[in-house]
Amino acid sequence: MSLHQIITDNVKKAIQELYEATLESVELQATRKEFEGDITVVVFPMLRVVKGNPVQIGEAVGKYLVENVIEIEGYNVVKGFLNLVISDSYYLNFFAEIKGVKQYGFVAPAEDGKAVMVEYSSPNTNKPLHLGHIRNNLLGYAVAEIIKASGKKVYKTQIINDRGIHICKSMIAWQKFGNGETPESTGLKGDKLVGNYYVKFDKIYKEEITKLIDEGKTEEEAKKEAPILIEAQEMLRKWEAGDAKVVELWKMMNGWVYEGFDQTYNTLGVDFDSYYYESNTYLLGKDNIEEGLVSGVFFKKEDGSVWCDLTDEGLDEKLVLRSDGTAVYMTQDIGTAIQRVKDNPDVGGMIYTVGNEQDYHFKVLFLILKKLGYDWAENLHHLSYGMVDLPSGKMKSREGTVVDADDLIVEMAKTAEDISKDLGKLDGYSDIEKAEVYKTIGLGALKYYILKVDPKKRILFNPEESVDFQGNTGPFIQYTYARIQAILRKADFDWKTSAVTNISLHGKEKELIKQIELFPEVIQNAATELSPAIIANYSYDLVKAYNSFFQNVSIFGADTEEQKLFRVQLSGVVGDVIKHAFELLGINVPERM
RNA sequence: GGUCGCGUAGCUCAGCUGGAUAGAGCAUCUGCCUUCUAAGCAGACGGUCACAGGUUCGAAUCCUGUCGCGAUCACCA
Repeated sequence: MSLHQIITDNVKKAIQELYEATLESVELQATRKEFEGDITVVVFPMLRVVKGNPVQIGEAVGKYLVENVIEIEGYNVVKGFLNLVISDSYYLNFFAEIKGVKQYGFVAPAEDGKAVMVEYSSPNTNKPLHLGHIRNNLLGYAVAEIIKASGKKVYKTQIINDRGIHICKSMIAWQKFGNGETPESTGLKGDKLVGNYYVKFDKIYKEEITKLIDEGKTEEEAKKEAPILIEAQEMLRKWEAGDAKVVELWKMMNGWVYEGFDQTYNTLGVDFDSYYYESNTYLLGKDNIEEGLVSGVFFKKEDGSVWCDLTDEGLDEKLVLRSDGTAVYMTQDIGTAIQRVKDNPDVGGMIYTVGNEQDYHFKVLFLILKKLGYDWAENLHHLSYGMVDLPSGKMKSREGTVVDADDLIVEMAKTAEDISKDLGKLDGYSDIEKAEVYKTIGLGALKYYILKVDPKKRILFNPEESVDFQGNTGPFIQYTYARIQAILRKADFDWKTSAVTNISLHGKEKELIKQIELFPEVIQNAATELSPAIIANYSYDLVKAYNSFFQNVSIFGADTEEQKLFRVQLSGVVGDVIKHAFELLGINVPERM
């Protein structure tokens, strides 16, 4: 039984016995540093059922707890706050229990439990991944890992936008101006090569518009009549008709892009269990619309278009099928969701990692799926996140103001290298080993910088400031882990199995154990909130507590051998927790840095 | 205009289902490297929690309104 549970139960018992009143719940919080004690019971809420002075009630309950609960050693009352002092033996016992646990705080997934499908990344195949995708990927991956750790089976998936006019744009530009260039012939990553032709298209398109306007067309006419756009549209028609040549070109160029994406995913450290391609799913959903019409969820207008009436929910009517019978975005998403559950019947819920500009779309999608009566529709979540802005403003791929994902990762590793060299760390390591550590640190900095912020808030990404390695940053936490590994290397015994029987605890040690105790709860919390930021900020707090311990308490020069052993063990457990917390964020920890 | 989100120190961010004097980092200033990694530690300075009401023993947190910023309201995806 957890300490919180013990205290809660006994406070209820105390109130029952002392005042013959029944408490619904007991409010507990960590005792603030300036007061003596470990856990604080807030007396104020009890006044609803017990009449009297909060200080006197606190005194009475405190006295009862010390007499009846062995874990509680002492108490004091300040205003309406009952501060409890917890015995060292409680912490020692707790510590002894967890120090050998392999993945402390993680819950193994139940065999018969329902799975959660997490979708993230969802790129277009006409351009490389950029900073916005990085936030998406990091969030999606981390949330998937956190949910896994909280005891659910998870499928990671992505839907790839591999068709449509924007794809044809880069295709037509390559066909006209590419001279047969390939990733091999240019040495470029496939996604970069294709992206260049997307930019090329836009350049030509703009030139043609200007020319047409000079010839007397209006801007609107010019935008519609530009020859290269006409050609792209023609190509899309051919693609939809299954034209062999176009399809072949499409397959080849998309193949290049996938190779490029795989590389980026690999360096970023994210993975997927399944892939959905829009070229396969874009016709899905029409049958479901038909069924919805029959069951009365949708209705048909005179022109033949199909709608869903959401005015009861405070929204408006939403189109789900065009008058010509073709699908819209919503149609596809309805069909894809249903298809996914068919493919994986154990899926009991889904999480969509998509930017907050689509909040409305997902609100509607989820409502419609609920109306269609699917039980899993009750567990749909839009993991909505804010945009990533640059100091120069919004990122625009066509204007070249994007921060490329690959470039950014390289840049971060380079910065890690410069700083490490200045500090003279890693002397005596081989160049390959050093490069590995620089990459780990650079990526750690980037990932932590993005994940520590509440997903729904927008991030202002300042490339210079982001490369900070002090304070609340990934490298700071990695550094603490690396230092702990040095301690464990120096201690020449098996810290996990050695037993400590009875010592008295230093204040800093107690602080640390209390921090460690929170970890399982933090994971559960992060899973329900879908917020890796909770794990990130917890890691930081833990490391702060450890560093304070580290500089104020001598580890190898402890007074007794038992104390020395205990302090090494404590360091080891802190290291484990840091490692596990960072695993959930997709951040690696170096053995040395 | 309707809807949704955000607004906390000069800057970047925490703040759990309401609780004690609102917390960190960066920046500025003071100390601490002859013992385990100073990418660190200890401290100082810095706040009208956008504004105004309300709910109550108690509000940064919940409710209402106002202002500011952003997103969204296509037979686009």
